[in-house]
Amino acid sequence: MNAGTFRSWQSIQQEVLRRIHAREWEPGEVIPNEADLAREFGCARATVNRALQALAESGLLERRRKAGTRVALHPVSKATVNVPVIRLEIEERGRSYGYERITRLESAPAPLWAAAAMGLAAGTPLLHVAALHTADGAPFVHEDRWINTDTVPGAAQQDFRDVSANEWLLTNAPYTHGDICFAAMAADGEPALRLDASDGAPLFVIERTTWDGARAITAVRLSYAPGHSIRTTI
Amino acid sequence: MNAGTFRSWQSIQQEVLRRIHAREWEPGEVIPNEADLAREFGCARATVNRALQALAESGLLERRRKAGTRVALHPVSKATVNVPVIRLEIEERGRSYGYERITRLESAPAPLWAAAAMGLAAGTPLLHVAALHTADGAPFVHEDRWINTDTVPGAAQQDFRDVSANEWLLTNAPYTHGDICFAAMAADGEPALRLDASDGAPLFVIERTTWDGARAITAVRLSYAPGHSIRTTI
DNA sequence: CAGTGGTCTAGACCACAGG
DNA sequence: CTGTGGTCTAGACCACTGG
Repeated sequence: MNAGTFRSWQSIQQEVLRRIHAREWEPGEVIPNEADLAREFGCARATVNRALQALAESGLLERRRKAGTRVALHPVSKATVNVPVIRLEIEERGRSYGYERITRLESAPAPLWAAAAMGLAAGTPLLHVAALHTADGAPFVHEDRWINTDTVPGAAQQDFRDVSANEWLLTNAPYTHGDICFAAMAADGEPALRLDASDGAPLFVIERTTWDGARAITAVRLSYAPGHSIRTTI
Repeated sequence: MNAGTFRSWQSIQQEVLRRIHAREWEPGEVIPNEADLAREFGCARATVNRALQALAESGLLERRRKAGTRVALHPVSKATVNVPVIRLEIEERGRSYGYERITRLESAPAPLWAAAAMGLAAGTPLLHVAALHTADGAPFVHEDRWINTDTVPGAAQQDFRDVSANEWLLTNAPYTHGDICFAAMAADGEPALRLDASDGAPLFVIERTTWDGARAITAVRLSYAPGHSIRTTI
């Protein structure tokens, strides 16, 4: 009866969503297999497959060979947080971007958090760059960065005075994978000073480490100005 | 020459990654079109398409009809944060889960943040539930939840004494979409008390609103115990 | 063992947007 | 207008895993 009504994988996805939401297919229940759905919808199995794979990726369906496809009992919402270059993050909000390098040390002993994140011994000498990114002149985020020049020799030639390490590394040191950590920390020391935050004020902090295979490229702690939040949809 | 070497879309994805990483295809550069790559790799175009679409979704490639596929100049790292049911979040860490309902009010005026998130007037009467989730007996996260019983009538019958609103709603009030916000806030009032956090301590906070179409289901503020962080990979 | 999803193929048509 | 990606199809084989 539905034959011909659902032609694109998106429309099939919509219909599946409708059935889940209308409780025609209940949480935990096995839904018909791909071949049956394809027949019902009057389309090829590959089209159904595309729709169901997308829903499985979003966590709403769970699929296993032979066991079939079931509606997830506890749909894990997967929030995708975009972490762009800071300059673009600011410009996309229609604010004017500013950058100021604070310090650059050719070789400084890595602090515990950076060393641990990069899998190095604490105190390993690394290239260190501290900088402040501003939006409409106001402090936006403080960048505390540690770079492994063994992995990225080119970084030693950069002074990061005009182009931030954030931006330079992203286009010049492609990474294979990375770790990222979101946390809340009390404002303290130089970041607090630069961000005009009173000592102990809660700051939103992102720590990120990127790798080229098994070799760490860089570790960075981004301390955002008070009140900053990250929004997305699920 | 490569014909026959790359047969699965994953292996093609790997090869494309290798070329990007090895700078054979530089940032901003247009790469060969799908038909050419399919010929080079000795596979069907659909297989190449699958590999390139996956890479585009991850932000490493940018694709436009007619314009072709290019290596992203500023690869936006997309971190996917899984937000599971709190009970599972704790149990997956191998810790024992505990739950305690603190208060339940049939009808309380919505605070500003909740009302704004749900698109209602401040002070709109809503069902309010406050609860504490514990891990190995220690406070883990404080749940401050506001439920729109117009949208979810069934919630009015629940006392949320044994099953948390978090869990009950996820399986009983499927949502079409939601907003989520990560922030850092100073510990204050009841959450601070329940979490054994000193006043003003930085807390990691997640605010989430879920919708059934245009109707708000619930808004929740999750205040995590001091030191909590969210980790993922990119 | 057999049913289910995962994937590949060869070919086709279409939608979009660059030139 | 034309090249490029986006998608659909019908059929096939395979990989995994539940029973």
